[in-house]
Amino acid sequence: MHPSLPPSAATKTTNTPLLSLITTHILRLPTTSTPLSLSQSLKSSFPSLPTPLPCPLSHSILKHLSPHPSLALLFFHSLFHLSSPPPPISSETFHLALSLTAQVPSSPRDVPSLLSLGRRLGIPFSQRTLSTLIERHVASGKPDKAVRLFISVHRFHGLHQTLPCFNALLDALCKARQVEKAHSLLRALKSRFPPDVITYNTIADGYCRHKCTSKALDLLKEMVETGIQPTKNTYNIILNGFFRAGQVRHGWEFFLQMKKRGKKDCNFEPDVVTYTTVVHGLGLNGKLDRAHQVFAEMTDKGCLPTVATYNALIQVTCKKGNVEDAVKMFDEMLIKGCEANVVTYTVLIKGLCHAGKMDHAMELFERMKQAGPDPNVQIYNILIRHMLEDGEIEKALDLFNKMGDRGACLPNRDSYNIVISRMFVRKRPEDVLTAGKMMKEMVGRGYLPTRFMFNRVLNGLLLTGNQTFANELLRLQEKHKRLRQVIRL
DNA sequence: TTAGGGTTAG
Repeated sequence: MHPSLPPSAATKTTNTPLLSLITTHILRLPTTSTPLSLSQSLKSSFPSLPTPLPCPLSHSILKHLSPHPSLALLFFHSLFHLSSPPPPISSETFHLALSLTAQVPSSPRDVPSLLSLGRRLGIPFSQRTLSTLIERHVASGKPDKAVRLFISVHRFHGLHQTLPCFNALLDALCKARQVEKAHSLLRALKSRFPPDVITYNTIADGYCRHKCTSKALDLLKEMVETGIQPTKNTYNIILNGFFRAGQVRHGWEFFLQMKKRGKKDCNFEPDVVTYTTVVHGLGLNGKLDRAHQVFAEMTDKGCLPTVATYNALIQVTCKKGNVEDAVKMFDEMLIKGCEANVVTYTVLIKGLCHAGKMDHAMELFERMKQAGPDPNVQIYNILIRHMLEDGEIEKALDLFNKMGDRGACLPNRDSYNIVISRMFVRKRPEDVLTAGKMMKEMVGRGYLPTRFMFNRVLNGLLLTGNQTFANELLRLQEKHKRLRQVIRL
């Protein structure tokens, strides 16, 4: 049995009915499913499912499930049980699966076995494979592994490193707050990979994210001395660096200079990214009026705001001004034909919740479900958190339970933490039981609670006479090796 | 399939 589609889902163009039905089905499977059992369950629930599954459909399903890597991979591996011979797997789908595999370190189907599967599928180890692995290694806190892979990739995979790939490695390191490591790597490998403007911009941006604008400026100087001309990106990176570091005056003067010199040299001419940076930077630093002036100025000059510009303005208005004004801007952007995206809804819903206007936030949420982008897990988390803070526990639990209903929006680790930690404020035995059930579910889905949270739930269950359930959680703890490691830390 | 602006978070 599978759930029927709510009518609103059918009106969305992004969700084809089959895609929505299949992802919903997968999201509701028991956490003990295997690739084989998943394929059998799909076959029996969808007897008319085309076999082999068409490439674009399997890719869309995988992409939809990607916020839940374990489940997504379960689906990917089930493809090999669904039909014989196995379905065609595109390079794109393969690399998505590879990226997901690298996100689930405890996955028994780890990266090397996926790489050999790739070879069997005729997908060679390419620059893309290298970038995917580098990005995932760095994102999962293993920067040294990424560097080692880059250095030894020719020896082990017969692939020559290119400057774009070197730049991608540096970028991944910078985004993972390893800018110093990136900079020393650049110094060490300078002769092998002569840096270009992108290399310098990447590291400069890394320093700016760290609020080290002076180091970014030093790098800019070094770059010019080496004979590499800065681009517009370079200036926008530095400009953003000033605002991020709270150097509003420097940022403002830099912006004025860009406008002045831009009359002669178009490399300095502010573009929509420049204006968005200034609007956001001024607003966050409490200069809301000036942010609005700059916004007006850009339109006067014929520079059209994008959805990011409106998002910046809406966010700073929510944070430093009046939510009602932010709502007006939201309406204005829609009238001007600029489509709101998931970021727009996130900042505005958050702003409304923060101002205590829960009803209005829910209205916007409903509107989003009907006519906007699919709500993501962060939006659910914001709404649930505020409902719980308002003491609307039943409402919050109701929304939480609806999360898996349509499309891939299962609760993530944050969602569980938000709800479980609030199950102790009313001091009701049934709340403790709910917390226990949620913790069981979260562990089954591959999210590890902190030791503090685990013990809190365990003690709660013991104190309310749920000895059996407490024992079950302890057995679960034994079963999950990684969970055990975390809890004993 | 290399770099810049907008989100999630107390």
